[in-house]
Amino acid sequence: MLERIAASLLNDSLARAVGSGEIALSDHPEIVMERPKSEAHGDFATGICMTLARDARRPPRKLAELLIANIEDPEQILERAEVAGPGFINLTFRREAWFARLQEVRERGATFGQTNAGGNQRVLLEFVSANPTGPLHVGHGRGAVVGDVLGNVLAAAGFDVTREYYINDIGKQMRHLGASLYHRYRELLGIDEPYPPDCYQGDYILDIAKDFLARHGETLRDADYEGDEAAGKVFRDFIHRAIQDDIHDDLREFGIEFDNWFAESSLYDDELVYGLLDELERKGHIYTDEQTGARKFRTSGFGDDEDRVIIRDNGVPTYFASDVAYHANKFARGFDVLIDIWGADHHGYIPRMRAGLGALGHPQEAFEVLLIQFVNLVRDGVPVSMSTRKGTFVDLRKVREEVGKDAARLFFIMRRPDSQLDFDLELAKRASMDNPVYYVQYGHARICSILRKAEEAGYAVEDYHAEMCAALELPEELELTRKILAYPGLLESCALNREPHHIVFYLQDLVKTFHGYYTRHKHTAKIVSGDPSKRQARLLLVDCLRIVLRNALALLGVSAPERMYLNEAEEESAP
RNA sequence: GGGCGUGUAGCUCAGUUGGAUAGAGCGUCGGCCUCCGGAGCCGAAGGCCACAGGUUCGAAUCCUGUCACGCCUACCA
Repeated sequence: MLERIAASLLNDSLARAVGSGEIALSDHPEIVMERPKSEAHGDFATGICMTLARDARRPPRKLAELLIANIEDPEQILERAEVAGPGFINLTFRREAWFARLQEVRERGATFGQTNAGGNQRVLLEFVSANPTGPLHVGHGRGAVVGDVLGNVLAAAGFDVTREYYINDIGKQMRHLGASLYHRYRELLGIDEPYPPDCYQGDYILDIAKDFLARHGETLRDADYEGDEAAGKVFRDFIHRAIQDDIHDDLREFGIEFDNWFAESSLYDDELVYGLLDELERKGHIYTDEQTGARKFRTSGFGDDEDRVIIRDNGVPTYFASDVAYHANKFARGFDVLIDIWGADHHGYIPRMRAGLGALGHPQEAFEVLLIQFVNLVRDGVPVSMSTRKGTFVDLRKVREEVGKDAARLFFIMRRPDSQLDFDLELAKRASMDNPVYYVQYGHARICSILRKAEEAGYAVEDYHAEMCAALELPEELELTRKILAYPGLLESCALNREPHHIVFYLQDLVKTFHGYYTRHKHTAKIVSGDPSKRQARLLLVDCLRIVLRNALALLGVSAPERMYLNEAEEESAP
């Protein structure tokens, strides 16, 4: 907010200087302010004068002086406006301008941080979408958390978000899955025959087979899985349902819910795939590959490296056909932006998907893909094998149960999605500085503890009033206030850039500033001070801090405990 | 071979879209508890931003090339 005021002060000034002929420009740029790294450079700064120097035929510092001279600030909201270095303009607001905004934080409470930067654009966020052939592994977990948090961040920034999970429930893998259950079932019935190598190997198949046996007894003992379509369907439906339910529960326990579970099979039920193929035929985008007899989609005309097979030589549409039909359907449902979260190993599919959508006349830039790099599980610095002998991955559920939901979520979201993540299980469990979960949560608990203490003494948090500004005389108090008020802008940038990981860094920095403030002054400047105006001002400040911490943690899906104790003895002695 | 990604402190990683003296945590070393929660705080050391060119007022950031590592390169699902 103050950032916008700073920008408009200078934009107005520039317009005035151009209007009066003091500055001549061929192009009239919009001045955007940035937050300087160093406090010595004021609250907001711009290097616009260096950029304008050539066009205006004036030295940057001279331009800066002219701009500053033309600033109109009748309310005297500015403390300082100065030229620095090669021609930067540094603006510093009066302390009142900052502290008075704490009232806004207090009033907005849980909605503080929300903006309408997204303009209610409708976003379809598709994530996880793991094949329903087994339990989720840690790689899925990372994608799940990134997607979930990004969804929260987008929603907070004014996007209209729908979360969707795409289920690949047709094709050869479903046949293999049913066959896997069939063979494990027969094993349980004592039939001695080899387990086919192309069936799924994991132990979970056996567990499902036991449930199947309990449900159906021996009635399907001699069913012909390959030959009897109806019997085969019983096996396929059963195992598919079991695995899908498990994934659903796993995600829900991880705090992740979807608005929609979209089945690939529904694309066929609703004739969407054949509708797509007809449309592509009509538009002349499909031709027959003379060498193989397959039908190809001319994606190379829309940025893809080569054309892609869309109907196999046996007449069955490829997976790519489903995918294009599915994404075209997303647009048909009225979404403005499609964001997919994929494993990085699928990056090669981006050009063909984008080409496919482009061929249908959809804006290609409206389709975005976030790539999630692999997770390396580590235990005390030693790599944990991601795949066991049988080729299965480490289950997400096991990791979640070992380190806890909060730590797991924070670890998955704390790195840039497209860089590999080392996930140290021992580190995630440890209650130490390595583990930002504890650090941040502890900050929140500490603040709540202070507020409780104040409340017990009969002191409530009060609205902002002018005397508070004079009372907040410590440099950390202004620093904390500035950081609190930076939160909406941070969210906006996280949303627009699709980079939710910044929230974790923000939280760590904010909490660190608070811990420093608290520890340095605990003997000399208590928050619950004997001086009424200082006490009121500081209580308002830490209450705003509490609000921001709680709001940000909520976006991450990490709990914000009001009390944390080292051990049970301490807990019992606590009030 | 081609494509995508990564390369920043001993380790794990940020770096606000091209800004001022490149940051954080861990680890190492040295300090701080007459407690509103020490699960905390303060300080120090630690850098040729992989390498070489280029673009410009200005580059970790953009362009080109080289090197190293990872992934992809199906009528599979």
